[in-house]
Amino acid sequence: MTEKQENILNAALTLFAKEGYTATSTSKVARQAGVSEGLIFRHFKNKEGLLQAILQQGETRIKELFIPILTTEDPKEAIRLTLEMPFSVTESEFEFWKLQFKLKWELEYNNPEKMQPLQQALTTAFQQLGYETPELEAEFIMVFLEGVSTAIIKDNMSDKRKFKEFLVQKYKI
Amino acid sequence: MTEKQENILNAALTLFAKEGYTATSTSKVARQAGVSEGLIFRHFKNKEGLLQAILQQGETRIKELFIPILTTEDPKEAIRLTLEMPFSVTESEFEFWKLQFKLKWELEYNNPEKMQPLQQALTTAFQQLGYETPELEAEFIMVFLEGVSTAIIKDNMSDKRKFKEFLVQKYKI
DNA sequence: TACATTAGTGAGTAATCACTTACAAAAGTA
DNA sequence: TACTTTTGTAAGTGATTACTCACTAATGTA
Repeated sequence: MTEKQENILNAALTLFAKEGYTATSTSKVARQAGVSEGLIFRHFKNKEGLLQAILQQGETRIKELFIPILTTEDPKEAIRLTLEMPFSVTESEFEFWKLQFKLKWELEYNNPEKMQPLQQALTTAFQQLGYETPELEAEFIMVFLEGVSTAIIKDNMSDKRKFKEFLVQKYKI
Repeated sequence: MTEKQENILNAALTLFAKEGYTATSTSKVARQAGVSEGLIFRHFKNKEGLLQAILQQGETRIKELFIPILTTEDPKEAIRLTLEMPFSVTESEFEFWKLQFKLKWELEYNNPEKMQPLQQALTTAFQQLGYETPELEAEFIMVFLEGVSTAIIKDNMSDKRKFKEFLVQKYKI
């Protein structure tokens, strides 16, 4: 991976996350990255290939985020870690997550199976805690997680710290 | 409003909701509506004007949806109606709601103040029911509502009926 | 009827789109 | 060093973009 190649990926991530995939032209990416437009196609074949390269980079990061939740033995910790996840998105990951949510709506790019392992872990957790309908409890959290993530990315939450505390209290975890 | 004008609005709503605003060209809208491309600009000035005309049509429908929630005296009913709202989106309203969610991510088109009256009504409802932190409870529902709506529009919910019953039971309403 | 306004069309426009090509510079390899 | 491969650029390509213009057809309105 050359320096210019990285510049292209960074510029594309920033622009795609800010303006959207369709609305961002390859010439704009090239200008922002400080390279010729042709270089994008040399390295990534086409615009779609550029997007895939960005997504593949992020795929790894997503899986790493899930590891502690999937490996913990304590069911309460699994639930707490899940609920806290959207609150612990770092500055550097922010653009990638925003892009992820944008693409879900911009392209018909639906892959809920990526979240399936997490939902399964939550189901098991609620089962261990003796809940009557653990599948529905897990689905409830997953659905709620979508809302929380959206609110955080769009900066629509009144007080993140307070809200997070409220959640922990609600689930007594 | 002439017939061709309505055809344009319908075609644009369908295409914007399916392919996105940026990805839909005015020539495509004209073809789908069965009119000349120039007519779009005659009636709506530009592409942006066409979008605004669609959104204004829907604005009225949104406000009507809120009326029963905002006017009921019973706090439990207010909460129940709110939670049931995304489940009762009709076939004809579906496209409009999908567009609404798409635009939230595609354009920097953020208007949470549209939902503010609803959140205020929920806060009052939880207050009347004696909850300790009614503001946070209301915000919880609003955040959750975002997740439910997304799941329904993207058809990511295992069993809508079961999930809805689960919600009603959870809030004892 | 005479005239003004509105509705509608078809063929344009310059700009931008994703992408290609021909070629040069740099880097790796023997 | 001699040669191949990779990296990079500048200047294109045809197609498509949002939008305009000159014009006709239809619809008021007096």
